[in-house]
Amino acid sequence: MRHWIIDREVALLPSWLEALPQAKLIQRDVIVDLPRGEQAIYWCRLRHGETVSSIFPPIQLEAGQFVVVLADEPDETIVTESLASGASGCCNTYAAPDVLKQVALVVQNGGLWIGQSLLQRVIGSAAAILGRRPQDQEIENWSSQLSEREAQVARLVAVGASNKEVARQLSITERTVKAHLTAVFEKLGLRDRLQLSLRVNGLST
Amino acid sequence: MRHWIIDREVALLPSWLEALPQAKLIQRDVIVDLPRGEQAIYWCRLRHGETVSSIFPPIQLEAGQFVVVLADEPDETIVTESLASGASGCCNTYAAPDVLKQVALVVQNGGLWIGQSLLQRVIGSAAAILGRRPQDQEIENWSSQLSEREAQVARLVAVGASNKEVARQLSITERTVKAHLTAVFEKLGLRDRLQLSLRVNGLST
DNA sequence: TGCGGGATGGTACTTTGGTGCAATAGATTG
DNA sequence: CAATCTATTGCACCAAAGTACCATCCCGCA
Repeated sequence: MRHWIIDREVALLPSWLEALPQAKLIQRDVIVDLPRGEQAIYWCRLRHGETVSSIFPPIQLEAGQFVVVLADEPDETIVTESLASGASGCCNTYAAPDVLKQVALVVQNGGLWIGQSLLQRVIGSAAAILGRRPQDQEIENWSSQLSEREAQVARLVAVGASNKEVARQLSITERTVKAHLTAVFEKLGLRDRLQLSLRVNGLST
Repeated sequence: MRHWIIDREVALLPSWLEALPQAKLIQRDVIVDLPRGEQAIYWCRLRHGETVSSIFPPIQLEAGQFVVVLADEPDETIVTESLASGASGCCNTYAAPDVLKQVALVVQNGGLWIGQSLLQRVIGSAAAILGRRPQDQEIENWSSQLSEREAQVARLVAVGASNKEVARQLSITERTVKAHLTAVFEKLGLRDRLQLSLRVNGLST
């Protein structure tokens, strides 16, 4: 999976380099075409005042190619615009390296990444229709009981990563991943990674 | 897990008996209280013209006790009413035994059961907001590629059931469950049961 | 009537997931 | 400072998941 960072100016943030060491920069204003022929994620930076449509015209992506919008000031409008344009996700430009790694993993597996807080607002209406308690307790709840590291592991497992993959992502041993998972299962009263996934994704109590 | 069927008349359907052989009947018009002290699912039948609120006043349920509405003529209103009243699900009175078994499994694990087609309508607006292709291709797609038996296994696995549990539910060997799963993974291009769960639950491509 | 696919399952095997016990190290806190 | 918590990892072990190969039975269809 190759990573391209597309920015109006030549300015790679340290967090990007840490998360995606092998990423290459494409410096341009408006995207007219993209490198082809291989699996890739195109990280498109959206600076203050820029709109998705202004820098990101409709482009045909090949299978295994995905676009993620890095917004300096993310909001609901940008999220919906991004998705409508065919992007696989939208997150904060200044997100931590670990978050960016998670985004990459989710996206390259065909998922959508919208970010917890943004997602809450976007699907708020659906939650209301379903008559469920608000997302604040529902979705956030699980992570509040965990340490930061445990939550990171839980998130990765929840989107389908194997222990080996989680270990590589977080630069730790597979044994450590297992240790964290055991702690997570214990704290949340779960049986295995599948139930964890359902819990994290809001599909069970 | 004990099963109580609550109906205005004394008329157990054959499909109920097949799905829940040990179920007991409670014959009454309006529910005023429920047997206490053990884990149970209360299946409340809603006949033509009856509304949820008319037979199902607000009742405090204990932990491990769940209510499922069996609607003769299910629609969106009944679904939302049921959930608002604290029920864990709503399905067709005349659903097949296998479906009822699945409902029981989902519900007793703390899940909500709403049924594919009803769920589609209820969360339709959210899908629109998210700018995704309609649920018809998105969610149904996976099952269309599978045989009926394979789809049953997939559904149970997707809500967190182990191979052993699936085997018991469908009255087959654990070995056969594995055989079906291998076929499912092959047909859908998946790696393991977690990815299957994400696929079935519409959380990945 | 033979062929293919689905459902079922037996034996055996490899891989992955998860636990128990124990150790080290840093950070925090009373 | 001692106690506690978190992160990290090793080693051993067991259980669950998944695969490979094969067999039987049934059913629809050319």
